[in-house]
Amino acid sequence: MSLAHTILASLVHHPTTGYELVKDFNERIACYWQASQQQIYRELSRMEEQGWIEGERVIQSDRPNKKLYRVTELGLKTLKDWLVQPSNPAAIREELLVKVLAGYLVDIAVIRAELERRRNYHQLRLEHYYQTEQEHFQDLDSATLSMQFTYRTLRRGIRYEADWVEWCDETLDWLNGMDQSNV
Amino acid sequence: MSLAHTILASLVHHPTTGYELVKDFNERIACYWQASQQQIYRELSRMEEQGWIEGERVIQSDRPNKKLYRVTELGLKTLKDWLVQPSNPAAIREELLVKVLAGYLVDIAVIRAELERRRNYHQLRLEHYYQTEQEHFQDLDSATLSMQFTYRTLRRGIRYEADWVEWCDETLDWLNGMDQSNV
DNA sequence: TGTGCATACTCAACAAATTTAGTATTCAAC
DNA sequence: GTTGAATACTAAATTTGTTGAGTATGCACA
Repeated sequence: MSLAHTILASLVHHPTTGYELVKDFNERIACYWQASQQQIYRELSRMEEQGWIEGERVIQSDRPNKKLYRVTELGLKTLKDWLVQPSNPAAIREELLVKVLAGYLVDIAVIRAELERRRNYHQLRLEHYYQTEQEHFQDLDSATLSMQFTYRTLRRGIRYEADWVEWCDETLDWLNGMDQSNV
Repeated sequence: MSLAHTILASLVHHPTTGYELVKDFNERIACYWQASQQQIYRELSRMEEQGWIEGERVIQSDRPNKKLYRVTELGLKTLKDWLVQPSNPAAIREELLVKVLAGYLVDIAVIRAELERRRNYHQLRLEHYYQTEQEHFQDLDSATLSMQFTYRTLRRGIRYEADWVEWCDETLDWLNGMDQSNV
């Protein structure tokens, strides 16, 4: 049920539409929670049914109409009750690592290519996060409490991506070393 | 379908029983793939139906009988075909980060306690991985190729846990700093 | 002799996530 | 005047994952 709580956490400090939420999930929230467009819209419907959020239809002339959601009193209470409960670490299901485990069964070039692809992916995300840091978190001392907490989640994203890049590098180095000894 | 492939990758270098696989998943594989006992047994049945693995009943006198699984030719082909296909990064769904994002809504002590709990969890896992490293990966140069690839996955686990501990520490430091400025 | 523990495995209801395929509106560019 | 892109949202089958409750054997210990 945590997707609902993640949406609450996002909506509570910035009421918005499903469409914008999807973008937020892709850009800002992706470093700790991923959800598809379909999941988000479905969850919003459920949450409205339960009275955690309220949607207000906004008529637009220049674009399709939209529905602006904001958190209700009940929703805020639900979020706070959830916040004080202990939570467990996320389950990891990383295909790349399974492929490395069984990497000895295929041509090394296959694994190398995958590692390079992954390295680039994480490098790109890392750069994106650094840019966000520069743009929105320059002056932390004068930032709101909410912003400071948000920055902590960005730090997690930065560390996570940087760590991946480093692991890819060390693994690629090892692969290259192997190649040398086979020449 | 990647649980099946993870099981294949594990079985292919060491035929074993469902029971042992569950333990392997908890100890060795957990750093990149988590699955429950029920999932593993269900998946083994499906894989046997599909002819990817074969189970042989082993009668035991001192313990309940068991079923020893090993990968078939078809299973090996399935695994290799999967290995050469590109894979995407795992989806992250980390409740703790959502709680940090909305941390400003509750008492700081709540967040601090959660961070400390998480730090301890990752510290423990890290120590467990270091122990595994000492016990099984002392002399890498003379290790089999399979072992060297396995070591690369352990390195990922080590980095991952160490990175989490560091993030928890930096976040706790920040929290403590906040407390000071409020005194 | 009965209590707990490790081994070894099964079933089923339920919840969540993925995949695939849409509808519909407006604007801008060709 | 039609194509493509961005906005804004919907529907549903299928696959995965979670939760909870079982069954059954043999050993050690008290």
